[in-house]
Amino acid sequence: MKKVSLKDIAAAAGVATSTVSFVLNGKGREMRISAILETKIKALADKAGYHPNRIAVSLRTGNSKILGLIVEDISNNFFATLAKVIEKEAESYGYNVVFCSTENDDKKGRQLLNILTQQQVDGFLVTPTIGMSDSLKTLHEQGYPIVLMDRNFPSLPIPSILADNYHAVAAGMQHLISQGYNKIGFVTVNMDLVQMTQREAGYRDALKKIKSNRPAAVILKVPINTSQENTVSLISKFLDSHKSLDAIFFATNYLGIAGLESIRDLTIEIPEELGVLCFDDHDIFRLYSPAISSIRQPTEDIGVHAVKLLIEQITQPMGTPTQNIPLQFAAKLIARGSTIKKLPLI
Amino acid sequence: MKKVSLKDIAAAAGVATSTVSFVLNGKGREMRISAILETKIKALADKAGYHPNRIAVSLRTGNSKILGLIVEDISNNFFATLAKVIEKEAESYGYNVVFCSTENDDKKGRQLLNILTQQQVDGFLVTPTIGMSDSLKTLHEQGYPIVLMDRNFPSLPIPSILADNYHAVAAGMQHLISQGYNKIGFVTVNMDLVQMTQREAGYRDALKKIKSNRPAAVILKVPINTSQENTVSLISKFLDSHKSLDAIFFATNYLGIAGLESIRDLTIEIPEELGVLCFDDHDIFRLYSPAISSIRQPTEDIGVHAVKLLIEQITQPMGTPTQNIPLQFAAKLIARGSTIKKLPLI
DNA sequence: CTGAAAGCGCTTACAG
DNA sequence: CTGAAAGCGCTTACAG
Repeated sequence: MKKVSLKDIAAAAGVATSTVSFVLNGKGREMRISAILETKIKALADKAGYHPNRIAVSLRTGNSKILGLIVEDISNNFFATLAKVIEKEAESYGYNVVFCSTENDDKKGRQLLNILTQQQVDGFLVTPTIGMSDSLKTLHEQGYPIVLMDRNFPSLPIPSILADNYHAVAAGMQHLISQGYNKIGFVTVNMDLVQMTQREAGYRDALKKIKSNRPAAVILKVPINTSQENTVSLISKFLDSHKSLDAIFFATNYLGIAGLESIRDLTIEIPEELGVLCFDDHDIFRLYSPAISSIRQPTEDIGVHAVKLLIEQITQPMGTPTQNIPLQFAAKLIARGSTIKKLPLI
Repeated sequence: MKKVSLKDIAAAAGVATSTVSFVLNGKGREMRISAILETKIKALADKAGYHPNRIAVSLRTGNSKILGLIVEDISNNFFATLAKVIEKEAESYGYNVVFCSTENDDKKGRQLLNILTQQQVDGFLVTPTIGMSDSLKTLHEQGYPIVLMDRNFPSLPIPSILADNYHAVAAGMQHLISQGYNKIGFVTVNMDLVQMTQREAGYRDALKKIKSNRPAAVILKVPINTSQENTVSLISKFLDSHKSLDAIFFATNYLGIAGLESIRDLTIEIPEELGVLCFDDHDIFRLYSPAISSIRQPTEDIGVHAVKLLIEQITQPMGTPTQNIPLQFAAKLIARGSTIKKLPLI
C-alpha cells in the first residue's frame, strides 16, 4: 500500500520535486530541463512504477478530471447503454465518470448533486427529475458545468440534448395509420418533463392531421413510480374499457413491457386485434412473438454530444454564458411484426 | 464556484480552524469545546452551506470513502442490478461507488485497476477477467482490500462471493428430468473461470446420476466475446446437428436470449419439441411465449455480502490476512412454461 | 537550466 | 477549553 511519491523519485534522481513534476508533465522542454536529466527521471519513474496521486493533483489544480453522471435508473437498458457511451467518450478526453441513479426520487436526486459536488466533480451530466430544477439552477449559477440529457428545463439556460421526441412519435403514428390502424390509444407516464410532453404532443398532433373521421385522443397516464404489477393492472383496465382501440402506442419501454403482460393476460391478438408500438427499443421487443415495433433512441448521439458539450463548458473560461438551445437527434422507427396488420380473412 | 472553506467558518466564528474541524466532526465533546461555541459554529456552518472538501479530506486522511466496482458489463441486467444493490449498501456504510466495465477485455480490466488505484479508492469489488489475476494478486499483496464476485481465483487468498452455481444447475437438471426430458444439451461460454466450470460440472454430474439409459453430455462452448449474431448462428448449427436433444440448458442469460432467436429461426416448438432452461433470469424470459424457465441469481445476497466483506477488510488493521473461502449463496429455480412438457396428443 | 517555497483544504498531534 | 503548526502529495510562480 506504500505508494511511490514525487519526492521519492526526486530523491532518487537527486533533484527537486519541481524538476520531476515538470518532466513528468511534459513541461521539460518548456522549462529547459536537460535532455539527459529528462531521460534519467523518466526511467526512474518508470522503474519505480510511479503514478501521480490524483487526489493531490485535484486538490492542487482544482480539477478532478471526474464527471458526475446522474441517470434515472442505471439498471434500465436505455440509461445503461447511455452510461456506457458516455464512459467511453469521456475517457477519450481523459476524464473518468462516476455514475448514480435518482430512481425518480427528487430528494435522492438533490442528494446526489450534493455528494458529487463534495467529490469535486468537474461537471455534471444529468437526466433530471422535476424536483432537481432549483438545485441545478443554483449549481449552474455558481458556475458548475452542466449538461442535461433526455429532458430539460425550458426556463433554465442549461444546455440539453434530447431525442427528437415529437417527430419520432409523429412518424410512429404515421406508420400506424399507413398500416390501417385508426383508433390509436396512447399510454404514457404522468411526468411533467419535456421528453414526455413532446411525445404526447406528437401523438395529439398526429391525430389532428387525420382528415376524415378524426378519432379522439385516448390517453392513459400512469403515475410515476407505479410498481410493475400495478402498471400492468392499470393498463389492463384501460384496454378493457377502451375495446374500440385498434392500436396502442406506449411512450416508454417499461410501459410497453408492462403492456405486453396486460395484452397477454387479456389474450388480445397482436397485430390483428391490436397494433403495438413502443417508444424506446428493448431486446425484449426484438424477441417477442410477434416482434414489437419500436422507436429507437439515438443513444450514441446523445452520449457523444453530451460529453462534448460538457467538456467545452469545462475548458471554456469561467463565466462564459451558456444557452439552452436543446440539441435534438432523430430517433429511428423500427417496424416489426406488431404493427403489420394482416389482411382480414374474409 | 467559490466554495466555503473551514477557514471561512473559523474566521466568521473568530476561532481557529482546528476548533471548527473538531466541532464539525463531532469531536467537540472529546475536545471539550464549550457548548455555546459548538452551537455557534454549527449554526454558522449551516448558514454558509459549508461542506468539507472531500478531496482535501482524502489527501489528509488517506481514505477516499470511495469503492471501486469493476463488472463485466454494466449494461447487462445482472451486473446493473448488482451495481444497484452495491451502491445502496455502500451508501449505508458512508461510502460512494465508482463503476466501470471490463467488457471481458483483460487489458481494459488491468487499466481499470490502475485508474481506480490512482483515484485512491479504498477498496475493490471485482468480477474479474482471467487476465486480471496477476494484477489482483499484486494489489492484494500491497494490502489493497479486494472482494471478488461471481467468480474467483482458487489459488489467490482473496475473498469471493458466488452463487452456488453447481447446485443450482444440478437442481435445474433435476427439474428437467422430472418433467420427462432426457436428452439435455448444454450451451456455455468458453471461459475458464469458476462460475462457468461449476455450471458445467453441475450439468455433467447430473447426467451421471441418471441410472438407466444414461445419455452422453452434449455441450456447445461459444467462444467468449462472440457477437450476438454469430452466437445465434453457432447455436442454430448446434441444434441442427443434434436433433435428438429434447431439452437445452443455457449457462448464461445472453446465451439463452441468442438461443431463443435460433429456436425461433428453426421453428422448433417450446416446450413440446425442446425444453428450455436458462441460468440467470431476465425480463425477457418472463414475457416470452411460452415463458422461459430460469435460475435466478442471488444478486441481493451477493451485493450485500460483498460490500460487508470489503468494509470489514478496509476497517481491519492493515495486514490482517484474508482467506479465499468462497461465500456461496443459493440460486433459485423459476419454473415456467418452457419446461412443462405437455402430454403427447395421441 | 534548476531549486526552494508557497499553498490547495483539510486533520491531528502538540502545546498551552 | 482553545490555538498554532505540521503535513498529506502535488503544481507553479518566483528567484537565481
